[in-house]
Amino acid sequence: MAEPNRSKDRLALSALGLFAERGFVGTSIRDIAKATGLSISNIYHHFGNKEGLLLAILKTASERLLHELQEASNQPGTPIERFKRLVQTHLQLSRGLRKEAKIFFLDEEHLSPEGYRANLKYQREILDLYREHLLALQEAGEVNFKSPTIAAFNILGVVNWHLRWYRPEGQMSFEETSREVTEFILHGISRVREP
Amino acid sequence: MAEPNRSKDRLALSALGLFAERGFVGTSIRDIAKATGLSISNIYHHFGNKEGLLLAILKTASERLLHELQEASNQPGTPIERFKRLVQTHLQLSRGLRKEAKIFFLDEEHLSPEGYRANLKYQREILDLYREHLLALQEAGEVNFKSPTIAAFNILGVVNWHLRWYRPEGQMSFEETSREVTEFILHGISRVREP
DNA sequence: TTCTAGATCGATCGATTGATCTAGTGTGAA
DNA sequence: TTCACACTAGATCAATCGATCGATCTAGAA
Repeated sequence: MAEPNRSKDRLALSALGLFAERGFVGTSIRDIAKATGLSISNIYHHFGNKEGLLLAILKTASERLLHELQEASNQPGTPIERFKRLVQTHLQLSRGLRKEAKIFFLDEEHLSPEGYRANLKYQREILDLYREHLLALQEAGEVNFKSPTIAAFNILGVVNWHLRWYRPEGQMSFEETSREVTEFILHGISRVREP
Repeated sequence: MAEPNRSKDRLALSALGLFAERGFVGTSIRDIAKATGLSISNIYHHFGNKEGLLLAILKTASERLLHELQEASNQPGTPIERFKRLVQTHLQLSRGLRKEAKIFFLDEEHLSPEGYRANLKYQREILDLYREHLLALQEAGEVNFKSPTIAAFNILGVVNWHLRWYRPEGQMSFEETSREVTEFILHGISRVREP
């Protein structure tokens, strides 16, 4: 084996692009095979079945996202500084994981029960990371929200929605939108002081 | 014709449930026909093709949502009162349009170019409604955001995400989560006054 | 050199897909 | 009564689906 896992990686990469573009159900295994120049059989050999290919993609992306978010937010600083770093890193990473995120949110209903559970687990880990930070902020006082869970959902909504509407080819730069989105979130969880 | 549009409505209703559950591509016209007890031909007679059925569902729901949001937010009050009413009505309506909203966001990539454009138009109308209110708030002063457009996207992210994570069978009541979500949004756009 | 495991191939399977065609119904206007 | 038309059913179409098959190739162990 001169190039270990070469075919496997090529298949996963092609599938990522096609799934993101046409959806899981909208992409056939023949499309994927044709895009790589390989035969259909390779998909079954390397991933078991079509869903195995999807799950492999989601697993890789999810683990990378969670790991990098943990690393970025675990650096020293005040709770608010660490939280801000978490949000900004999340926005930044999502930008690079556009396709993976699209698959993540769009194709979950086409998964088997086991696949769905695995997918849900990844989402819950991100949610829990936010909850921990929000709990720390709550204990430090000066926050608006009552429920860290709802606040975490709200933040994920804003961050993930940014992934949906932001277009690099548009007028606004990523830095500009990222700053504005972060501000919105920080104000969203902060107590407004009456003058 | 004893029951005008009876079959048409039944088809649309069955399709709504199936599309929301299994997705557009994951639902066959045979599934829809079987669910209504009618034959496949009815779908083609009433809606032209499978996509026509989907577009009819989206059109009805979108027009109703936009109309009710405009009505609710056009009632008298201060800019902030009217905006708050907009958000709360949106949350309330989304609750009743769960299935339609799911289809709306999940199946847009399976549409033809014309269908995609129509879908995009509906989304833009909602966005513009928010932008108008945010612009009024900006002119009235005391807001945090620089860009009403980004602020509108952020709000839509939070509202639409609520649709995704809220489960009626869960511990938190709709009123509870709705209040918390509205608070988050109002703080998100408000200027924080330094003490 | 022989044996084995993994990788890859092309052919093919039965099932299902969206769509079309033909052949009727029933109803209301002329 | 006749005619036109909206509506419906059922058979059928070509295309495509995910999956599996046996065969072949290659690299390294024994």
